[in-house]
Amino acid sequence: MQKHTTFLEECKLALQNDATLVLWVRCEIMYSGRAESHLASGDRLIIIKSDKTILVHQPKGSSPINYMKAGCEHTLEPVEGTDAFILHSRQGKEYLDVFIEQVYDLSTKKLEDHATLQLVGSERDMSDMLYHNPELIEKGFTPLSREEHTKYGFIDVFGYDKKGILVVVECKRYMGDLAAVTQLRRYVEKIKASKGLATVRGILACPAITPNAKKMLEDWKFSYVHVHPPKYLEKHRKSQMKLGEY
Amino acid sequence: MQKHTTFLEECKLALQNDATLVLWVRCEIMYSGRAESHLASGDRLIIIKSDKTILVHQPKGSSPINYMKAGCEHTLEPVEGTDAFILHSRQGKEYLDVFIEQVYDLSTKKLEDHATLQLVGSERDMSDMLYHNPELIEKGFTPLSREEHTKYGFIDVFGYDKKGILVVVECKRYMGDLAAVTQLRRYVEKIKASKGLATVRGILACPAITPNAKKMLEDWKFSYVHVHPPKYLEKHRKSQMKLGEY
DNA sequence: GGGGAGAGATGCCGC
DNA sequence: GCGGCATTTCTCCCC
Repeated sequence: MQKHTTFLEECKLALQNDATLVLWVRCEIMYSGRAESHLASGDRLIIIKSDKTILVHQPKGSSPINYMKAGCEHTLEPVEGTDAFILHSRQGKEYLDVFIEQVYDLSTKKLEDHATLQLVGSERDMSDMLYHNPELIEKGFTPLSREEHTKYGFIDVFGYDKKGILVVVECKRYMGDLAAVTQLRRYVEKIKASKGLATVRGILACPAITPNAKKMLEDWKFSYVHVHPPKYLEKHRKSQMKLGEY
Repeated sequence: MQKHTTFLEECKLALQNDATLVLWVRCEIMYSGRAESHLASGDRLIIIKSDKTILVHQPKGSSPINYMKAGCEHTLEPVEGTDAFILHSRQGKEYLDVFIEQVYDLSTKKLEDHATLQLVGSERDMSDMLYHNPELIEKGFTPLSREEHTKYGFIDVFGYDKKGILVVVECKRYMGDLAAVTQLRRYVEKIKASKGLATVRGILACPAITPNAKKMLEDWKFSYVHVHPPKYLEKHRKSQMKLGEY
C-alpha cells in the first residue's frame, strides 16, 4: 500500500501502472456529453479503476453522481498559485472536468481479481425452469423452444397448449407491468402474422402484476401465471451455511 | 483523516459516526435477496457510505459487483483463529456476506456535501423544447399539453396538426427503438379509445432510430421526426469556459 | 407507498 | 459494432 509522497506524482504513477486510485476531495464538477451537468462544491470520493473507469461518489446514494466509462483518458494539472488541481477526463465527445479544491487523502493499489459473478435467479433461469417444468405454466403445456429470436424481439418460452394452440410465454422475474404486456403483445402479433394464425395465446409469467397491467392483459385476452424465479442458495442459508464452503 | 489503529475499531467507529468508509481487501462474497450470487476470492474495494449504502467494486467496470441500498445494517466480526473478518450486511430479506480474507488498507472520513446535480438535456427538457417550439415537430403543429397522464401511461407532448387531427408525440433523447414505438402505439390507442376517434397520429421524436423501429413505425402509419435534445452548456465549453465560473 | 417511465442508464448476448 | 433486452437495475415523479 503506497501513501502519498507528492499528490500529482502518486496519481500519475497509479494511472500509468493500471493501479486503482481512490481520492478523498472537496471538488466542483462539470460534465458535457450525452447530456450536461454541473455539481457545486462538496466532499466526494473519486475512484479511478485500472480500466480507466472513473466514478465520483457523494456521501449518500447507490449511484455515482458523475462517471466516465472504461477507456477514458485522464489528465491531472495543478492550478497555478493555488493548492487546487483540475482533473480532465475525456472520451470521444464526453468530457468530465473535476475542479479539486482540496485533497483530503489518496490511496492507490494494484488490485488482482479474476473472479466473475455467479448469479442465480435471473429471467433466463426462470425461462429455463418453465421450459423444463411446463406444468408450472399450465397442465398440458408443451414447450417448443426457449429464447426464440424473431425480428421484433425474442420470445422467452414458446410452445402449445393441450388443445394444440400456440402459446407465447413472457417471463418477468419481478412485478409484471404495462411494458411487459406490450412486449408480450408484440410477440403474439408477430407469431400470428408470420404463421398466418388467427389465434395465438399470450401468457405473462411473473411473481406479481400491477393492476393496470392485469387489466391490459384481460383487454387483450392474455393470461397471467403466478411463478417465482428459482433460487438455489436460499435453502443453504436457512440451514446455517458457511461462506467458506462455496 | 484517520488511519487505522485497530481495523475492527476503526470500522465500527466510522459506522457509528456516519462517516464514509473505504476498505481495500481480498474477499469472497455471497448475496441472497432478489436473486442470489457468489463471487470467488479476489481484490476489491469496499465502500460504505454515511447512509449505509455498501458498494463492492472490482478493479474493472462501472457497476458495483455487489451492493446493498441505503439503510442497510452492517455487522463486522473477526473469524476466530485467523486474520479474517466477516462483514454481514442485511436489509429486510436481502443479505450480503463478505468474507474478508485480508485487509490491505482502510480509510474513513466524514464527508460534507449538500450539493445536488443540475442536469440539462433530459427527455423532460426535450419535451419542454418541443412544447415551446412546435415547428420542430412540423409546420402547423399546435401543442395542447405536456406530460399528460393517462391510465395506460403518460404522454410526452399532445396536440393537433394543421388539419385539426390529434397528435401524440413520444420523445426519446437517444436512439428510438422497438420499445419506444410500442409505447407510442399504446398511447395512440388509448387516446383513440377514450375519445372515440378513428384517427390519431403518432410521432416519434428522437435524434436517431433503429431500422426495425422505423419499419414498425411505418407498419403502424406513425412518423419519425429528427430532433436533438437541447444542450445549453456546450457553447460555453467551446468558448474556453472556466470551471470556477459556474 | 405503489405505479409508471426515464437514465449521461450499464451489461450481456446474438447477429 | 449494432440491436434488442434484462437489470439484485436505480432514480424520480406523481398519484
